[in-house]
Amino acid sequence: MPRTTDGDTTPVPQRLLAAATRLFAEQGYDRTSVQEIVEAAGVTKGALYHYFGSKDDLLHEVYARVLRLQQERLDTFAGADQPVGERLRGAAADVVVTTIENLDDASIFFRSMHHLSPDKNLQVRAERRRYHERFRALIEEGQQTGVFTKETPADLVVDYHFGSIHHLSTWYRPDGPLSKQEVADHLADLLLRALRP
Amino acid sequence: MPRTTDGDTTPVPQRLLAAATRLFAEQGYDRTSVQEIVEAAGVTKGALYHYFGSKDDLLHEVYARVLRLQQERLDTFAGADQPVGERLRGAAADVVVTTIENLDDASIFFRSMHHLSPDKNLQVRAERRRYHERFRALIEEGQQTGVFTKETPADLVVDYHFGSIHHLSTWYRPDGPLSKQEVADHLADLLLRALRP
DNA sequence: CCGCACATACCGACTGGTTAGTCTGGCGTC
DNA sequence: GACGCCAGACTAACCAGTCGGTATGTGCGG
Repeated sequence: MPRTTDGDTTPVPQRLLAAATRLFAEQGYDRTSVQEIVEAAGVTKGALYHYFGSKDDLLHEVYARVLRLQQERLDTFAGADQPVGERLRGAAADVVVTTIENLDDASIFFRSMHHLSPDKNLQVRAERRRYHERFRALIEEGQQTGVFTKETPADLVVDYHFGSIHHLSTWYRPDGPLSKQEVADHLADLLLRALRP
Repeated sequence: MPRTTDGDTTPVPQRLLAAATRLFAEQGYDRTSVQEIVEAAGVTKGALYHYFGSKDDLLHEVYARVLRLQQERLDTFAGADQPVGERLRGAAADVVVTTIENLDDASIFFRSMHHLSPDKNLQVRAERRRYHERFRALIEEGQQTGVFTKETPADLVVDYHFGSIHHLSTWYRPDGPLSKQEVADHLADLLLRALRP
């Protein structure tokens, strides 16, 4: 077994990732020094550069985790055996809930994209596009079957909805009047109402 | 007359602000050095620190300009002599157009807030809140007169709409298939349809 | 209408501090 | 004794902001 520092027995790479996620969300990528991260994780630079190639790598890992999670959940909802309206509502509400449950990840995602190295940025964008297209397909299906209005291009509707989701981290307060489920239902309602023919 | 550098006769402070805006939007606040800014503006550090107190000051100026402009335009639309539905549609579409016309400002706005010093951050937030409240008042007016549905809290509707606007800079491409006016009309439509009773 | 004092606008070398990433070495386990 | 795991001092680069200095313009007393 690798040496355990202090009482914390969770593996060092995960501790580093967790510390980095929190600090990046609180202060931003550039304002967070590698020194701060390793101190928060209770290790030293040697450990960090043993597991990760660079500070940039750490950021990329955060993105990869979020993307994997969201893609999986969307697949579940999109593939369900329900009318398209219900599938879209389910997916739209679920992405709100999981975003709120990982607000740190979300705020990093939308504030720090441009800090990724060009190739990693491209990779993330491609992954992201796949996600959007999946979501868009749901809307187009509804439009073609006449359940949703065709007045607005599906592309635009997707960007409209995800814009607001990306900004949840700016205004959602866990101690506010609305629970995450309530917010999710409201936002899904807004989307569905906007799509009514 | 103050010394003019090269052929550019626009005042130095404005040149600095323009250069800073572009660079902040392209690379982010932290990734942009003061040296880069002054080089892009064709002056030196002495000039920058003659007109601005700090790098932070420069960022604050960008915010102040945007806020002033948006507040003025909203006031115009909100105070028009029209039914509330038309006033809201006008305001909602206009903010999209002006945001697209100043995409650099917009991307700085939503990405670099946390780089402002705490007191300036507070100031900007307060100003921003006033703007949101103004917008919310329009929606509430429509809800009370029965033109809009009351199903979703007005607060949430405002955040929903502005979330998508803040993210225009991530997906809107001037060379894309839709003109800024078309995008604005579509987004205003989405909002109005979502508010239909 | 001259000349002196003062102000405004800017230059650019310099400083003190911070940072990402490297490297050597040592500890523990198989 | 080899190898994975990690410590921590070190380095080279960079950066915001400072400061003494210079050039141009402006007001005023004589």
